[in-house]
Amino acid sequence: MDEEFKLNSIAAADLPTVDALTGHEASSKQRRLSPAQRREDFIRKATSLFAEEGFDAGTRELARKLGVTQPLLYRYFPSKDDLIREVYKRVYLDRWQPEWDDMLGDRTRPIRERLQHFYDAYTDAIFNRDWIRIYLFSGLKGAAINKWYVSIVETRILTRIIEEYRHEAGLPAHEPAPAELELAWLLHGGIFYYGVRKHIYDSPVLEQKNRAISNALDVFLEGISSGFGTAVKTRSTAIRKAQGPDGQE
Amino acid sequence: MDEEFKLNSIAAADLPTVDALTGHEASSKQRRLSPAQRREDFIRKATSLFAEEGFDAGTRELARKLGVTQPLLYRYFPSKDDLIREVYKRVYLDRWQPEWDDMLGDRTRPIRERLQHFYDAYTDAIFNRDWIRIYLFSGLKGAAINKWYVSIVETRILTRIIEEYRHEAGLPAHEPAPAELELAWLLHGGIFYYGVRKHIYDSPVLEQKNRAISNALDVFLEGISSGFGTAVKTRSTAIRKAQGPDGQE
DNA sequence: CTGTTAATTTATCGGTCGATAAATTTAAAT
DNA sequence: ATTTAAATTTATCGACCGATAAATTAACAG
Repeated sequence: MDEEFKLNSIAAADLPTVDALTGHEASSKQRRLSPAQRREDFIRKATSLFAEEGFDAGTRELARKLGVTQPLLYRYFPSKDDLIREVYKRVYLDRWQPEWDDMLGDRTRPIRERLQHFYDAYTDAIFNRDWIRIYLFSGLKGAAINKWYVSIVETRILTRIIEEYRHEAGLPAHEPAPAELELAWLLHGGIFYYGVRKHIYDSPVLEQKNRAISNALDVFLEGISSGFGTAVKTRSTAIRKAQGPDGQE
Repeated sequence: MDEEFKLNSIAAADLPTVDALTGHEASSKQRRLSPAQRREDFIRKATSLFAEEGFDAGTRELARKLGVTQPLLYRYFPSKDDLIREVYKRVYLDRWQPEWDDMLGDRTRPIRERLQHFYDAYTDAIFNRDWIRIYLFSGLKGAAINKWYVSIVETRILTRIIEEYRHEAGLPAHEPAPAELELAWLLHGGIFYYGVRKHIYDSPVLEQKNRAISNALDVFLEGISSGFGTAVKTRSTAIRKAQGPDGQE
């Protein structure tokens, strides 16, 4: 529970290459692999297997996909749960690109351009079957790393978007109000749902992802421009002063 | 695969009451129930169990929650899959309220009011742990009814929203363009994700759901008003004429 | 070529799964 | 009170699960 997570910094760089650690060419007919390479294969195949069938998928099926026997898994991972944790790290931590942070904060470019650039890159990284399915499966399992990631999205992406928007619009800087965060979630969730529809529901989506993002940004930026400093802000502050009588649930 | 689904019309009304079909008061210490009541209990408990643990949850645990033994399940359902199908129907079909169709199309009221009314009611119905989790679990399983439901959302809600918006804005009526549908999905998905964050990720959300919806509608309606007939439409038709060179994936 | 180390396999354990058959018990009808 | 029908339980099957121990075999060092 009190685990700590750390976003990819150089993690992806020090992954062992087939050649690097085995010392010989990666002939496809090797019967035995270096421990590092075998471990890597386990994690990779486990990611795609768990993505397809959920974390209840069997260790025997995983071994079969690797062309090895099931007990071999336990030479590399103490338990199936440990393997799952490694898959989590690979999916959640290693795919985060450090440059994303800079992209949103680069004030030499207009915010519209920054947002488009960021969401193009971000969705390039996470809009694939494996990532989205692992993300949802782990979310449904209540995995700690999932909740952690949601908080990262909020602080590293959504809060940043609000800050940058407020700066560009000439509004005073301050901690994002809950209602502002909620609007940023509306954009982010709406974009994310594009990936869910495409990769989970196998539903037809607007073919060009960048067009969908572009239109989403147009609507969002235009929409908040006529209400961010007035309707939303005054509402949210009014809400904080007196919990509205129309609350529910 | 070629199953047919039908949204709730009177389905919920003819559910047997304890008193109605057993013929005696629902004393809590009954050892045997009428078949209809026992079957109902199985479906209800299965819904909450599968919602929590996924469809891999055991039939023995389900029976234990009902205070009966596991083989009894098979007197009421030929297989576990049949039970799951009943749960699907209960979640997907019975919770749909026929009046939702009217709400969106009631042109005596302004569209802003209709949308708020609809999404307040719609999210009242589906924003609960059981519904959202069953929805996501079945989606990840690739259940046919999930894909069917997505298409229903598109035709009964999103297409309607676009039609009504175009009418209110004095725009000519026509089949929604893919880019228009995508924008409607942005709104819908963004609102839906509020429920996911609250009920799946257990993440803090803006307390007042209706405020979140209201702000979302403000941004959406304001945002599309300055681009629906121009940017989006010309873009989408331009796209159809010549597949843009900047497409990807 | 021989010996040593470790990657991999074989064999197996206890537990749980969905499902079936047969015995039992409850409740209503006569 | 006795009979009858059906709701429920007991017992069990074969398959699969995660995990462990011991035997095997491939790869490398000398």
